[in-house]
Amino acid sequence: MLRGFSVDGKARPPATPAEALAAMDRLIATSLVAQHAIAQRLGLNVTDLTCVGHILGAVDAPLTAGELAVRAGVTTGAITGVVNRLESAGFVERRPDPADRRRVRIVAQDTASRRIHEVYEPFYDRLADVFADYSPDEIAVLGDWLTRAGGLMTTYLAELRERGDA
Amino acid sequence: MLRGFSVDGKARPPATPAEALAAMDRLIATSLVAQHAIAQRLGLNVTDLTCVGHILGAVDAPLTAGELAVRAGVTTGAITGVVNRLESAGFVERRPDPADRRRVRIVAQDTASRRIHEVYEPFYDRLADVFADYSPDEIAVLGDWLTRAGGLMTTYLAELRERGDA
DNA sequence: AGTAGATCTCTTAGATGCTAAGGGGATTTT
DNA sequence: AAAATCCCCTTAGCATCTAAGAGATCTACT
Repeated sequence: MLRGFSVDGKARPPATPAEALAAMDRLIATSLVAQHAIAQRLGLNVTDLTCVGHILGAVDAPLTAGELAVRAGVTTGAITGVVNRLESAGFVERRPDPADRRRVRIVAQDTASRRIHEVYEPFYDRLADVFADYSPDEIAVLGDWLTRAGGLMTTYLAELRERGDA
Repeated sequence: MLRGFSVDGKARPPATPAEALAAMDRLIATSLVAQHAIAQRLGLNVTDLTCVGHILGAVDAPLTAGELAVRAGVTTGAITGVVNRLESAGFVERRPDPADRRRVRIVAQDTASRRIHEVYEPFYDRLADVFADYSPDEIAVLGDWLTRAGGLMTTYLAELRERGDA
């Protein structure tokens, strides 16, 4: 049987798409609960942590309060509270938009990234060890699939929102 | 397109472990927000939806209310409310444990799986199309990695909780 | 058997953080 | 300029969580 025969010679336990999908579900479900625990450890709630993630991911073009609301899937009223909490906890800063004085840009403070990363580190470190078991080709497969799955999820989310409003 | 031999140099865009990890982060972050939208569409909140997921995943040995609380990361007091809502929405049923009358087993109703799956279907269908682009070897790699990453996440969550209590 | 302690779910009170609706200032359009 | 729109914030009200404890049941020990 040719399955398992690859250049690097590493045999992976065979899996059907359905099994891989189930594994993805478990990973996501566990992540959901873990977010809760991680947020708590940082003195935040899940919405706040989600927002910090979005803010850190938009360093080049800081998000406005409204954009953050859309990405986090909450109202702008809620974002006011989120940013207040994150600001007094020293994670972010409100910065007036020079071009439009109605807008508020939310920028991460210097220490924010490190403080967040510190909590995720034990997990990331061990995940790095796992990656060491995969060949460049295999990592390309993983990166490719994760990117595509993420794209599908984004599309799907947008559709849910469109239909939800209608 | 010829599949089945990674030696054939399939044209996956090369990716570093860090890039794959970033893709995972985006997938998880999007999933987190999507859960919110999915739950809303089902008339539930995120906690309720998380719990339905756990209940559906434990068909063989129905969870007790307490076990569900641990898995969902909430108190037993909250679970009472969750199960009340899920019960009146027709997703689950309380079933007294024959061996221990303090316990309540939460079992899914017949239609629950279908009702939940209906909402996820558009996403799953498209993900199935993506899987069709991968060889059995590659799917084995994906399944393997997703399983290991999920395992690490579970371990990490357990550690967070241990240290969180201490 | 009988009793003390542990375990399990549910109740209650209080806290948290969300939505919905609307206000006031800034910007854009007519 | 005036009108309409946009953006963030405020407020009131609601949903749902935690913490603490009650009541019922189970287990272990004498």
